[in-house]
Amino acid sequence: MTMTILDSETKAAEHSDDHGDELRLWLRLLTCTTLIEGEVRGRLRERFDVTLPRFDLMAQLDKAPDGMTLSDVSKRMMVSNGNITGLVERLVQSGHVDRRTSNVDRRAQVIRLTKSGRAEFRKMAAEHEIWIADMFGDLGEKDVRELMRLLGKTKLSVRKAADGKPV
Amino acid sequence: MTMTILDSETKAAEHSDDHGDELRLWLRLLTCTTLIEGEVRGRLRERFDVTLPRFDLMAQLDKAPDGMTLSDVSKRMMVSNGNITGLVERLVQSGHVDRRTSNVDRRAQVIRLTKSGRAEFRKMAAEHEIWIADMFGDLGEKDVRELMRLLGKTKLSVRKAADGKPV
DNA sequence: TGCAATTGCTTTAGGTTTAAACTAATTTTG
DNA sequence: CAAAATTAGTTTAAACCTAAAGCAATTGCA
Repeated sequence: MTMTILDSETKAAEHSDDHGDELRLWLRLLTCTTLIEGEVRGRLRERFDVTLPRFDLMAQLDKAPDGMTLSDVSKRMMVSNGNITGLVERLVQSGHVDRRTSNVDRRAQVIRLTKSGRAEFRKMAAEHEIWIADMFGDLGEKDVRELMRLLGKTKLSVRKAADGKPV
Repeated sequence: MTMTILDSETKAAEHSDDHGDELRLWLRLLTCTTLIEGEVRGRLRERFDVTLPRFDLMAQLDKAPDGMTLSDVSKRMMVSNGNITGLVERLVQSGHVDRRTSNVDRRAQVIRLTKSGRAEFRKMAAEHEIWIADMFGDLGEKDVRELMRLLGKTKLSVRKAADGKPV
């Protein structure tokens, strides 16, 4: 029947089997992230002699004055828990982070920024924010809003695809 | 004079000193990339027992039938050259990549996919492309186009800021 | 031509990252 | 309550990654 042909053509137009566009989009997304990340990494090292993972972990802790468990950090930063163990260990060594066993759950370690750790982070964060604004400097307010919206949509789409993975 | 006040207010509206929006945008961009990357990494391991860096390197070589030097790869993948040395070494060991010294420049190493390396990559790439399309599945054609455009603009903006860094 | 600068790659040292196996504490459940 | 399942974190092994130093080959230029 003609209907069959029409259907397949319509479908092809709506949802093509050519996935090249999405692949190119992914590569471009990755390029942007890699560029920014590399730039931030380099500046953090030059200006403050600190690594990006250390900065990221301190950023999480700065937002949690009452401390977080390693699991919390692990989820927020989307990295493995074994990774956090080592990272925290080095930050405790350098005096940026305080670590103690939770009172309510003896498995859990609660970590916080030390006073000096917090002070140091705030200085870095202030510059960091300017770097980021500068890198997005050519985007207008409308661009920023629109990117934000589209990336929000992307985030949901990816999570959906990731959850439904075992199909 | 009144003009002064107006100017400063106008400027504030056009280019605010509040850089929070750009920071949030950066974090969202990073989240999207991390989510997709983690998902791809996991699937590559589960389905093909291959790491993401290996896959990425093979993807570069697949696009260059005549081979590339390590420097080419390093630039394309935006990673350090020392990193590539080790990665290539492992891929040569496993028989996926062929490596020989350039005829025209005895410093340079030219690497290519082996026949079996190419065959294996093609299989992985076909699935990979579907995964990516699936993850962006909730975005319409228009969304994809618009994201592509905005990320292109972002890329240029970041490069500009990175080049002008030593100011 | 000759030599300084550059380029291509490797090596080194140290940190980051993952996945998987493991211990210990807590929670769930029959 | 006791066994089973879950959760928090550590450890291990291997790979990845960077920055910096270094070596060898090539290029630029006076």
